[in-house]
Amino acid sequence: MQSKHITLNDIAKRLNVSIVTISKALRGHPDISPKTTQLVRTMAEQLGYSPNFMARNLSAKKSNTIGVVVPKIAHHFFGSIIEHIYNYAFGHNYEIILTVSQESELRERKHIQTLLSMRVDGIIISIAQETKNYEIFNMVKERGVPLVFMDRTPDMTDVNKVTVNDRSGAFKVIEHAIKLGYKNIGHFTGNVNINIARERLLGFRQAMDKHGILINPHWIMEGDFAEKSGYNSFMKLYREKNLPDLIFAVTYPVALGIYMAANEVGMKIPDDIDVICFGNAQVQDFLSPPLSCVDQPTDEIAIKSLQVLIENIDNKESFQPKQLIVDTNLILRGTCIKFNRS
Amino acid sequence: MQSKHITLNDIAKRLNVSIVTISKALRGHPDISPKTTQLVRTMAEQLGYSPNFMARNLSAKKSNTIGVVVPKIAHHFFGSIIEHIYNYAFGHNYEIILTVSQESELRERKHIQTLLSMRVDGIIISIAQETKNYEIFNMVKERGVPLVFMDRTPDMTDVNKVTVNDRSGAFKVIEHAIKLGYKNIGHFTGNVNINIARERLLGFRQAMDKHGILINPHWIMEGDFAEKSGYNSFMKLYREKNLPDLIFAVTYPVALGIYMAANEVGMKIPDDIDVICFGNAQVQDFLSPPLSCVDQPTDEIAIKSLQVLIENIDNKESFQPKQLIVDTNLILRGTCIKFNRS
DNA sequence: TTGAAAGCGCTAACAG
DNA sequence: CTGTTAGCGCTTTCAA
Repeated sequence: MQSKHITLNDIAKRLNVSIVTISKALRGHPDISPKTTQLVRTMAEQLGYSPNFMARNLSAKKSNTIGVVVPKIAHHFFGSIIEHIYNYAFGHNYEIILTVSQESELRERKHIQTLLSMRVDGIIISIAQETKNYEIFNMVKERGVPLVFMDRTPDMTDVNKVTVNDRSGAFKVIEHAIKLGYKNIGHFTGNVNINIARERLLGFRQAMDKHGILINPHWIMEGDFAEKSGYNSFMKLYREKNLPDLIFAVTYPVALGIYMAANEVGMKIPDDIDVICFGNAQVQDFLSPPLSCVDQPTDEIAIKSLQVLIENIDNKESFQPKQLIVDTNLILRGTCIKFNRS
Repeated sequence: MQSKHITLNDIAKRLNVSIVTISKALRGHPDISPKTTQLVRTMAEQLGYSPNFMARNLSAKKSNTIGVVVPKIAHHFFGSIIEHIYNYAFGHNYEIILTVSQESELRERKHIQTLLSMRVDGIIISIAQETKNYEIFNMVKERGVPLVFMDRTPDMTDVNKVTVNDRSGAFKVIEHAIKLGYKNIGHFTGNVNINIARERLLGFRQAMDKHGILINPHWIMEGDFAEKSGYNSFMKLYREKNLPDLIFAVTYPVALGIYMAANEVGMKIPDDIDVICFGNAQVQDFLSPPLSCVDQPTDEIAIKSLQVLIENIDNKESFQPKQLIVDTNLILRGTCIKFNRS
């Protein structure tokens, strides 16, 4: 059985009018009389007509489609952002083509190629951990396809960026901890190839410096953004009998890894070791103890990214690249709320 | 600045050959001499040619694109499934167009329309809680577009379905609990409009019946699949001072709601009240106590759905609808592992 | 081995 | 108000 899609022509024949009339009527063009329009519409409805997107876009030169590239999807942060993107786009008559790089530079590049092939009107991307080569992004720019970098951005100027104020977020946490009385603070950072890791580390340093606390370099553990990284870093320090009083984790999964490790070696959070992290997820409320964190407003990130992109799309000639920064807030739950060490 | 995409024509002009030659060369058609092919390819590369997907599909009548409709995305179960779908599709040269219904029947219908408009080669769908009207699905069938229902399926015959063995999964949990010594078992079910809720309830009943335990109808709480539902149901029973010893939650979020409520009223899990749920999420390991559950293999669900769909696409004439059922396994962690009531 | 012609389904420009 | 013509970028005959 071949797929049998109804075309304008099918409707036209039934009604004994031209294809153009149908096309116009369906799009509510003022050329067509209300009566004809009505007639056409009911017939289209009856036949179950669905416009051929490919054909339409081929002639219209606009796809009303936005491409999105994210590194991961089954993670609260991105999952939530994506959900907001879909919602906003839906309300603004854009379709979303979502692609997932799985943190691979190669896939990322392929996906961008695909999106260009699909002639999306614009692209929102959060780059993979691996990504070091920015050539492809320049290529997109040269093609004249508007691009917005979201959260994870490359070191490029003259591009649209929507980022979280990672530095000040990290600064806020650490300053809060210091005021509580913490001095021995460690930081499990991520892949420093990525701006967010660098920025959070910087915020950490600044807060420590400001309050004249020396940073113990052994407590700055490099890793990535996943559970395992937190687990491993913790275990390493534990084996060396060299744990700080408080660990600031670069992401929520890293903090989970710490929970797991601490649990395994029988250390109690927050009494034996305290933890706080960057990144919020609903489930943190249900951990024991509930995990405090720096909240990144995913809705704002999503919506701002889309707004900038659409603005850029609607206004290609005169548009100037924008760099937006959204603020974080500290959410205190059951960790990092009291300094209770001897 | 207009988007300036390179076309076959651009390459043709540079090389002083016809468009057709370019088209064939790029696709490795045997018509073209290796020399020309090579020439064309390097030029295409150099110019940064990216084939116009719309144009290609318009003539080719196949889009190599699969549409997916899910109710939610920022939830572990669907997030994980989607990730697997993307991975598998990527390896099989299909693009995925993902849409999210947000549990709304209206959106679901609109998304399906859009996917049809995009002339996707096939659709995988997990229906929304609300969805009662199946007309649209028949429409898809009539259009000759292969369709696979995944996990949340409608009551239709002669369609492709890939589901979890919800009934046996629920049965397994309850039987396990009974063997532990539990008798006072409640079930927080979901929207019974949805097959998975009905099936899990059925499994629950069957296990109870088999072991001759009377079911207390007050302990069967209807709700939906979200945190709040679990919270509310718990609170209701708590206020009535009518809690069972063990609650079997229809989903993992519902169980989270129970955790929250129990916490709030100062009841300890698993000692004062025990919980187990359907659905696994990595984070359950980190709860206190770690939440036991029935694991649904998301990878298998995703891959099987895609396999059935692709088979159906490749084989429209002779294809017979398939109903696949994947099995669950019980994962025991810190709940429902011991009966400790007086 | 190459290319000319026709057409996929639709829209935009122009004419009647 | 309605229709004719041309073309979007590509692929598929079919002829040279």
